[in-house]
Order: sequence, then C-alpha cells, then structure tokens
Amino acid sequence: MASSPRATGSSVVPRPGGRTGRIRRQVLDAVRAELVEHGYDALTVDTVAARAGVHRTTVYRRWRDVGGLLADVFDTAGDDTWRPPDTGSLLGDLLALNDEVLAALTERPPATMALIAASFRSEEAARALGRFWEDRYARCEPVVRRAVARGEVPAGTRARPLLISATAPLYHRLVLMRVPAEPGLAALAARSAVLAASAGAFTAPEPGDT
Amino acid sequence: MASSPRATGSSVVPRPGGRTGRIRRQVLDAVRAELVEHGYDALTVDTVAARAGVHRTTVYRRWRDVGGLLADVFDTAGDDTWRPPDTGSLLGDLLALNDEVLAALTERPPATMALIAASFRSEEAARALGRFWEDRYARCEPVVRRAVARGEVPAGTRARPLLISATAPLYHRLVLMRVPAEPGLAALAARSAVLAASAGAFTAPEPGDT
Amino acid sequence: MASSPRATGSSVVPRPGGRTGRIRRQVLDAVRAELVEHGYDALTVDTVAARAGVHRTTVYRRWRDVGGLLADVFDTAGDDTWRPPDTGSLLGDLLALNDEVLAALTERPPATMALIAASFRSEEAARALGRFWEDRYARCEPVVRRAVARGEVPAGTRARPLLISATAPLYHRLVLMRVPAEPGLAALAARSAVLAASAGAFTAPEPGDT
Amino acid sequence: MASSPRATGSSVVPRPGGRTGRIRRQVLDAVRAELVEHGYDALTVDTVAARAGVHRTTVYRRWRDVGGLLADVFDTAGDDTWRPPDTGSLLGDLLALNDEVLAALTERPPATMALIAASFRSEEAARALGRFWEDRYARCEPVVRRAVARGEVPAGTRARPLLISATAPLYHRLVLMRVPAEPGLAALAARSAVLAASAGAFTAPEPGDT
DNA sequence: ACTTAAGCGAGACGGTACGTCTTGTCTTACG
DNA sequence: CGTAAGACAAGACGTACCGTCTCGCTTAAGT
Repeated sequence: MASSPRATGSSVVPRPGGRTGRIRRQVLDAVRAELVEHGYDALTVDTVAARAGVHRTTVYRRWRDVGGLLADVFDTAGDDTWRPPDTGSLLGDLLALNDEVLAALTERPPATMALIAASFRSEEAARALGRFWEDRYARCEPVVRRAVARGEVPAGTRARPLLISATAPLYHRLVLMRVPAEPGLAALAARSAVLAASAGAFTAPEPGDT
Repeated sequence: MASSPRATGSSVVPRPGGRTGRIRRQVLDAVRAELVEHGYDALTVDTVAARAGVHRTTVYRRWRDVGGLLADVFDTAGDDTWRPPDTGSLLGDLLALNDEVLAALTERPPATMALIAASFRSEEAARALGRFWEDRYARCEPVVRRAVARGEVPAGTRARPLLISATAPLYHRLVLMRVPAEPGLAALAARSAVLAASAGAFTAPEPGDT
Repeated sequence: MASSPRATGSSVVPRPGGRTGRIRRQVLDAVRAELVEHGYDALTVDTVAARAGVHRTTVYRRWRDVGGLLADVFDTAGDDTWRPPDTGSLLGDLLALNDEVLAALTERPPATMALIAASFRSEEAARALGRFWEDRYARCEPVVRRAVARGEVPAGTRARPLLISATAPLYHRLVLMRVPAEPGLAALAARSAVLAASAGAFTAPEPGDT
Repeated sequence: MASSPRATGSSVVPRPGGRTGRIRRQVLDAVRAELVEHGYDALTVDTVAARAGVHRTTVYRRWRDVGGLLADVFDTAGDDTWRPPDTGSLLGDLLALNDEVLAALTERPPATMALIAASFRSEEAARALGRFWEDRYARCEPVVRRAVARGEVPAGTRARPLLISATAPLYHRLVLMRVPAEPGLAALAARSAVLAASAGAFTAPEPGDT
C-alpha cells in the first residue's frame, strides 16, 4: 500500500548535494521543459543534454536512453506528499479527485499528457508510469475505506474498481480518444461510480484485492 | 450515424484496380504485418517499403510519412460491417462488448495495442484512431436505445457516457496502466455501468449529446 | 608494364561529370589537404566531410571509413602519366630516380610522407599503397632493360631487386628511421646498386621475376 | 655507443622497489601483450590498464598517453645485450644479420611489425624507435670494421651506408610495400651489399660519418 | 615507530569521433 | 504519370576512447 517512489538507484546516490545531484536536477528539469514545450517526439537525448548544459555522453552514461530519462522523471514525480481529498463524503471526494484529474490532463502546458504519451515510446517509461499510478491509486484507497466507515457504500466494497470506474472515463476521452473534455463528464463519472457502489457493484465476490 | 471510414484519400483514388490499387494494398498489408510482428517503433518507411516490395520514394509520395500510413490503416480498418452484440438485455450486450474489447486488447500478436500505441506517434494517426472510435461508439448507441425501449434504464439515458463507463476501465488498466487484466474486471465494469444506469446516473440533465 | 590505376569502382561510375563526380573530387581534395596540413592522425571522416562541404553520411556511404578515403586517394594518384627518367645510362637513370624519391619524401608540405604514414592506419590504404608502388616499380623496369641492352649490366639482371636496392636506403632512413637525409645518400645508393649489378649481383639464379 | 634506454622518467623514479616498480612492469607487460595479440590500433589506455590490473588514471598519470607507453616499451627493449653476429666473413655476418631481420619482421605474433606500425601513431614513439635503431646500427659497426681489417672491403669503407644497403631492401618490401618476403631476398641484399662494398662503393669521399 | 606526502583506486565529466539508422528531398531514367 | 533507382543533407542514435578532475585511501620514505 505504501508507494515506492524513486526506487531507481536513489538509495545509492552518495552525495545528492554535489555535482552529481546538480547535474541530475538540471537534466530532469530539461526533460520536463522539453516535453512540455515541444512534445514527446521532440524529446531526444541531444536536445535534453544541450538544454541541461550537459554533455551528451553524460546523459547516456547515467540514463542510457530517452526511456531512462522518462522513467527517472516519473519516479521523481512520485515522491511527493500528495494526499487524496477528504471532503466528508464519497461523492465529494470523487468529484474533487476528478477535478484534479481533469485539471492535470487539460493543463497548459500539457505536462501530464506529454508524460503519458511519452510512456508509449519506452518500455521502461511505461513501467515507471505504472508504478506512479499504482502509487496514486494506493494512496486513494482511504477514500473508499472512509466511505465504508460512513456507511455510504456496503462493507466489502473494493477500492480499486470503484476508483477506476470513477476516473477511467476521463482518461478514456482525453487521452485515448483525444477529444475535448465534455463538460460535466468528470462529475458524471464520479456520480455514476457512487451510485454503482451504493448498489453494491463493487463488493468483493472473492477476498483479495488487486 | 456511421462514421466516415477511409476519409483520407480514398475518395480520390482514381484507378483502384490497377497498379495504384495493388501497390496500396501491398503497402498497407506490409504496415499491418510489421506492426504486428515488430511493434510500432520498428515501423519505418524503409521497412514497410522493403516488405511491400515497393520503392521508398513511392511510399513517401503517396503517404508522406508513417503517420499517413497508420491513418490509412485505421481508415481501412473502419469500413467493415461490425455490429454491436444484441443479446436481449443491456447487461448481456455490455458483457459481450467488453469481452470483445478484452479480446482485442489481449490478442497475440497485439495488433490493436500496437495501433493505439502508434497513434501517439503521429497526429494524423491519432485523428484516424479518433474517427475509428467515434464510429464504433456511434454504432453501439442502439444497444442503449434498445435498453430504454425494454425499460431496463430510464428514458433519457445518454448512450455515450454509459458506453464509456462500461468500457473505459478495461482500456484504463490494459492500455494506460499497462497491467495484466484482472479477471472479472470486464464483467465488473459492465455490471456497475448497468447498475448506475438503472439508478438514472446517465439521464440527460441538459439536451445535447456528444 | 601496365599499371592498374583507379581499380576501385571507377568502371561503374556512370556520369563522372555530374554531382557524384563533383563530390568525389571535393572529398578527395579535402583528404589531401587535411593530410598535408594537419597530418595523418588528424584525418577524420568528420573533418574531411566538413572541409569538403559534404555531409558526414555521404562520406560513410561512399568510402566507408578513413581507409577507404586513403585508398581512393592512392588509386587516383596512380593514374597519371609518370614515366621513369631516361638519361642514357643506368647510373644516370637511378640518380635521377633517387632525386625524385628524395624530393617526394622531403617536399613541404610532406604529402608523400603523410600518405605513407597514413597507410599504417588502414589495411585497405596499405593495399592501395602497395598497388601504387607495384605500379611504379613496374614502370621502372625499362630502365633496367635498357641497361642490359646497352651492356652496362649482365644479361639476366633482374629489375626489381636492383631497383629496390637503389631506392630502399632512402626510404629506410627517411620513412622508417625518421632521420634527416644524409647528403649524398641518394647518389651513394644509386652508385652502389650499379656497382653490384655490374658485378652480377642481380642476375637471376632461377627464371621468374617477382 | 649504446643507446640511452629508459630515458623517459626512469631517472626520477624515487622508489623503484615497491608498488611503483611493480605497476610499471605490469603495465609495460600489458602493452607488449596487447600489441602482440591485437595489434597497434587496438592499443588503448583503457585496455592496457584493464589488462595490467591497474586503474586508467594511473596510466595517464605516469605515461600521459599511448605514445608514452610505446616509448617506454621501446626504451626498455633497447637495454639488452644484443650483439651482431661474428661468422668470420662480411658476407656471413650480413647474411646472419638479414636472417635476424627477416625473422623479426615475419615472426608470429608480429611484435616488431606492431612496434614499427605503432611508431607512426606517436611522435614520441617514433623518436624512441629512432633511438632503438640508432643503437642497433651503432652496435653493428664492428662487423664492417672487422671486414676492413680482414681486407674484404677497402679501407675507409663507411659502416652505416653499407649496413643500410644490406638491410634496407628487406624492410622496404616487408614494412613499406607490405608484400610477402620473396625467398632469397635477404641473401640477395646481403650479397649485393658485399659486392658493392668490395668495389669501393662505400668508401668515404669526405670524412664524417652519420 | 610515526608521520607525511606521493601514488593509487574509483568514478564522474566534457569532449571528439565513430559508424549506423531513419527521414525526407531530389534527380534521372524507365514504362 | 507513376514508379524505380539511388544519391544526398540532416540529424539522432548509442559506443568507444580520450584526457581531466576530485575525492578518499594506501603505502613507501624520511625523520
């Protein structure tokens, strides 16, 4: 349930304050900037290195390729202190959550969209994105537990399917179908998930969550 | 209601029977074969041309780049005779639909996954994929209309949000989170969509569908 | 005897006047200029390409590597109309020949020295240099034949050992030992070769020349 | 008369007994082994250091670059106890000498050839090779002095031109022309040098030898 | 024996060149 | 007119060495 951010090598970094750490920061900043400004297919090692004021070979030595850069960006993005909203009701929490998702997917510049798109260019980046999402959904489980405690949804309601049911429609339209966000979709998805949960759609048939 | 497949250039094909048509077929077949065998990032113009037994310049002249090839493949994939299942109940239809989705996303070789992933590399391919999905969801609307007619869901239930609510979780896990399909997720998503719809979650608050 | 200049691919060049021929000339000129100005170990594909105003990949496509460039330079150097001196006596011919050798090895800039040195960096260039020398020694054989006809040396005197005996000391000191030319060495080597030849040192023990 | 081996830095080594001396031996052994096994163009500082079980920076600190390594190898190769043959006749001595040269140039693995070739890649190595050859030719001068004493060649016969005349053809063919050794060439060159010397070709016209 | 400073191991870095791959443009010739 | 053939510019790729640097640690040398 705990997230495992920065799982890649961060435990062996000897002096995060020295040159090594400074260069890492410069490079990852450059990755994010390039991603946001020129999109994921303009993200080349050469460009990143130039922008970071670092030599190409340094990037290759430490990150191996674009996938490694992206994975590191994903991993550093994970080690924050994000907590899910706690509004006092399941619907309120999910509405707030979807607002966050919507904001992230439609922000300008489109940093989140760029990261998601970029994850399709590299198996390593895809795994890192998976770790990031796993972390986020794990942190959201208290939302469901609180709803169970409040009696809003039946005991035994499984957190993950409920959360995905509430958020997936947004991702589906914005990321996969690439169509502009229909106004009200965020709220609609949250409400329908709550309704389905209340009706017991997500009570565990068998024990064991994924 | 049907989408407009083969919108790219197919309407201006002058002589579909001759050399032109034969070459187009060879090239698109080569694209599909390469996509399926070696994945989307091994899809280069050179490879496709070589496999199609056609010169590089011919591909550039007609399709301009890989995005154009993919767009053409998407469009030709759209002009089929696919119809949504009709099992007699909304739940049955959605279960069958999700089974199809699951099958498409987990088939070996992963043709559908490759196409989706490829769409992130080309704006043109992304638009073509959007057209394809628009077409599919449009064809699925009768499923909801029949459910309304049968009284399974309230009058005024909007088709698109319901359909997306039923299918999005599958795409979310398999395409975006890149985790193996949790068994039962397809059925779970279908059931929860039906429950939410029965409870009136998708009745139109305002007129105007997307 | 017949030399085989430009043995590499020259027979398939379709239009020596067009872009292909122009680029070849630019590149080979750049090779010679770089060799002469900065020496053989500054001779990189990148430098040559830049100097020739041609893209790196063009050089790699046509010449493969530095060795290929050098080999082409050697081969084009061979297709001239050089003829050995004909002074009327063997000693006069060999003296003139050695003067030429000395001039070539001590010229400024040291083009010949640079080519010889460069041949040690590439098997292909070494072979090309071998072809060049073979060509030159073959062309010099008439010098010995004329001396035989004049009765200066015994019938059956082999040309190659005599020629090498006359010229090798110069190369040995200047190229291998890398010491400045001792004045008179050129003449000394020519004279001693003539003396040895007159004494029958190079008469063929067995028929068959190399 | 002996050359000045180990001229590079060896005079300032403060502690030749301990780790320093051991490392020097390991590194030079590694240079020779690499040269012999993989040739001069595979001779990199990294490879040598790895083979010697020593860190890269150690090699750079002590020898600066590959040229320094080669120069040190050449210099250590010079301080041996080599003496020219003494067969009782000039021809015998020169024949034996050329047999040695031929053996050195055709030995497998081609250590001598590798050293000569390597000398073209480094000015420092070239100078070291020059010192080595100077040393060898100086040691050979007694051969000629003995011949003069025996009356085989005229008084005043200069040693160096005679020696070079006898050995240069071998080097010329094997090192420069890179063609296989013509059988009998070694003997032919020795014989012709003796004949020329007997005829007085190498008697000093002016005093002052090189 | 104790210090002390030279030498070494370790490893990152900037840098040059390598040789390959793909893209997209062009030109010429062929059918 | 569309295609085949093929050269070219452009630029990213990932690798190999080079030579430099800094930081600790070891160890031989001189007191």
